[in-house]
Amino acid sequence: MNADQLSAKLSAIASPQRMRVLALLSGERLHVSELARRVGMSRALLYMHLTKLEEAGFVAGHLEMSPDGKALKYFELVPFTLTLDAQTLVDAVAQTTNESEKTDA
Amino acid sequence: MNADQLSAKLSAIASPQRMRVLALLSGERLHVSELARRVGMSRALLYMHLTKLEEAGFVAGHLEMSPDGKALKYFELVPFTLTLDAQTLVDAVAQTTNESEKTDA
DNA sequence: TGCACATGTAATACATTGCTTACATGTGCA
DNA sequence: TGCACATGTAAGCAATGTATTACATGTGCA
Repeated sequence: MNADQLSAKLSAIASPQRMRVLALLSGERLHVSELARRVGMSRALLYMHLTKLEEAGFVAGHLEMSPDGKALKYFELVPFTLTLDAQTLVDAVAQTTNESEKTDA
Repeated sequence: MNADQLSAKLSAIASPQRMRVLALLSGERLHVSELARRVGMSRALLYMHLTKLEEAGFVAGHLEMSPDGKALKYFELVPFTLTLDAQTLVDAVAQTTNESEKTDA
C-alpha cells in the first residue's frame, strides 16, 4: 500500500462522525434510513459518509427487498485491522516515490 | 482515547506530505530548514505540517545552538504504534458519548 | 388518492485545510 | 554594511470537506 492509498484509508476513518457510523455497524447490519436515525444525521449527509467509507473499503452496502416489498440498502462492516508505526509509513512512502519502477508488486 | 483525540491523531498522519516528513525523520534528526530542502516544500508550509504533527504527538521539536552560533530547531520522531480495528473505534466512540460521566479515566 | 417510508442525487452554503508570498528578527562573517 | 542562513508568523487565496434543503422516484396500504 502506497502513501496515497494509506492516506485515503486513514482520512476515511479519521472523522468522529464516521467513527460513530462504524461503531454502530460493528454491532449490527443496518439499512441507511435506520442508520440515519440511530446516528442522528440527515440521510443525505450520511450518504456522503457511507460513500467515503465504502470507497475506503471499511463498509459494504447492498440493496435488499424487505418482506413488505420495500427496497432497503443494508450496510455492514468489513472486518479490518490496521497497524500504524514509523516503519509502515517509511514503506508506504518508499512505494510511492518508486511508483515508476514497479516490477511485480 | 476518545473519538476526537483519535480523529486528531489519524488526521495528522493521514496526509502523504506529512507521511514523507515522518518517514524522513524516522531515519535522522533534522532541523526545519534542512528538512524543508529534503522534502521539497516551503518552510512556511512545512511549519504548518510540523505543528500538526507535534500537536498530535508524532514529533517533538526543540531549539538548539549550532557550534557557529545559529539557532536550529531540530525535530525528531516520537516512537509510536497505533492499532486500528472495529473494537478500537467502538471504545473511542463509547468514551466520547460518556464524556459527562468520567469518573477516573 | 394520499400518506408513510424507503433510495438517490443536485444545488447551495459554510467551514476547514493546504499552500504561497511576504515580512520581521537574529547571528556570523567577508 | 551587506550577504547568507536560520526561526517564526501573518495575510490572502484556492481547494476540499462537511452539512442543509429540496426534489424525483418507487412501494405498500388505508
